[in-house]
Amino acid sequence: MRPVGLALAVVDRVAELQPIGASDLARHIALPKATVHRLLLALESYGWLERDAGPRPRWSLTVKPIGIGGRAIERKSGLRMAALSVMDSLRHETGETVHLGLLHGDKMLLIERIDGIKSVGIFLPVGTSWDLTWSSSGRAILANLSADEQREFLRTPRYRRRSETDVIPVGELMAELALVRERGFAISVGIAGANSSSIGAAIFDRHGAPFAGLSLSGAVDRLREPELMALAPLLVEAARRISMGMALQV
Amino acid sequence: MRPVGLALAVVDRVAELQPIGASDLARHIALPKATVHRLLLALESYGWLERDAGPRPRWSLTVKPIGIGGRAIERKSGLRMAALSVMDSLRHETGETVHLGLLHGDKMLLIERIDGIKSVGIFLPVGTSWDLTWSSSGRAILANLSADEQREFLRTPRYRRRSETDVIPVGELMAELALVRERGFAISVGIAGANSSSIGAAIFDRHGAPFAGLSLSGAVDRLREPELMALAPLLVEAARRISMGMALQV
DNA sequence: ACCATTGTCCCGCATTATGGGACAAATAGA
DNA sequence: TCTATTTGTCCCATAATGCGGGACAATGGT
Repeated sequence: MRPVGLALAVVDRVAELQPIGASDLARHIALPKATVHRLLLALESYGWLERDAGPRPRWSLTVKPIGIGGRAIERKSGLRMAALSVMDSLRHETGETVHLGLLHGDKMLLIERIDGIKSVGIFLPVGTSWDLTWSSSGRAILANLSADEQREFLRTPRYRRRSETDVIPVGELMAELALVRERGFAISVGIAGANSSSIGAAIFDRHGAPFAGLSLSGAVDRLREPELMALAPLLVEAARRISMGMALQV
Repeated sequence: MRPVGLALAVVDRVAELQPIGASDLARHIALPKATVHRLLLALESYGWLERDAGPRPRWSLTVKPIGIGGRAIERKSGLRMAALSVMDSLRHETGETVHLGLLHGDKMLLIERIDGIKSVGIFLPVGTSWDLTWSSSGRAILANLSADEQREFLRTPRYRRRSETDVIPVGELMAELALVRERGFAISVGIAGANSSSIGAAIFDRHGAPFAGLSLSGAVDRLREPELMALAPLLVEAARRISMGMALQV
């Protein structure tokens, strides 16, 4: 099934680099130009890719993967359904924006967002993903992994970055994670340069493994540590209710 | 590139029917069991599909397409970026939920949602798609297509359904579309049995062709025709601003 | 005006997908 | 409980198809 693998690799890279030309793309995935070209034409004929008109076409994704991704979320494990009403209550109780993310390999994937009453100014698009340590809910998941899994993650410096260049020492991160685990939530004040703060908690499957995260986010000048701490009980309770709802399903 | 086409067909159908067994799936896409089985294994190895453990595995999508779809939206035509701030203003002015949809073939695809201050209770997931006539923004697009394109759509009864069974007579729909075009917006009170009402307007590319739609939605007991009419100027102005923003790009 | 780069296509070779069929295991039915 | 049906998995000979080097013209940067 080699062509399938190559085609999917092309889709993946085009998603990342679009709009991109054929030769450039061929260089990125280290394949002969002719092969990439053939794959692009095939993917176009199946409605997954499109190119702008012109002598040097640039390729982009069509909306097809969006629809497919949407359906994937919908039927996936029932998490979204189980979480929605809880998320809505939470946003009404707190006025802040609620995010629901899914653990996906070594990333956190944003599945659903319910906007707060109070404005934040930034709206993360569903489908965004980022490193686990970057978000409060990601660190809440990290803190609740088994010791082995945790060590596995922390081994690579990639997963210990606070920003592009700033790597967190293992000891410091371990200490924070221990605290997070004990409290049941993680906080971020003014994360990653953006002017938003957040507090996150993990959601567990029926075997007790963390697989998703729930977070509350708001403008950093409104939410400093004391305010975040005050929100914690509501958030933790909401995450617990979602975990319970998931456990009841099939 | 036959295997690629088959693999994508499998992904598409699995998204629709998940969780589904191999034999069942083979019947749906009219392919030999052996072929489908091989494709499933391949797609699993590339991380696009997964199966639950057990003697009769059921296949589902992984979150991979979600991430890809998300990136597709992000870089796609800049629509989302151009629309966000306008959508945010709109929700603060009106308190209602704002939806941004993209015309995709004969469907409307939900790209972004900003939740209103007032509760609706239902949250359409990004990635949902539906027939053009079902949503107010879809009908706003329909109304602004060229006469030829419009005739093309209305020829098939599929696109004239108010519900599963209720088909709108061509004359009636044409009359409504003419009115929508003149006013610049379409309204739906209590659409499709759900308890929400909405008002929608079209967004145009720089050639003047409608390619996306903006809508305001709220609970039907709060938004009847008079209230919707009162919201119209704000919505139409917002859609116009997004169209202008798009025209300035590139 | 030059020249490196790009998009596109061709074609002989060899790799690879194909799908009927066989089998065991699991479910549905009685 | 026993039987009939369906399901998941695998094998294999045959035919089909993807492969990628290379050639060419069009393009655009300098």
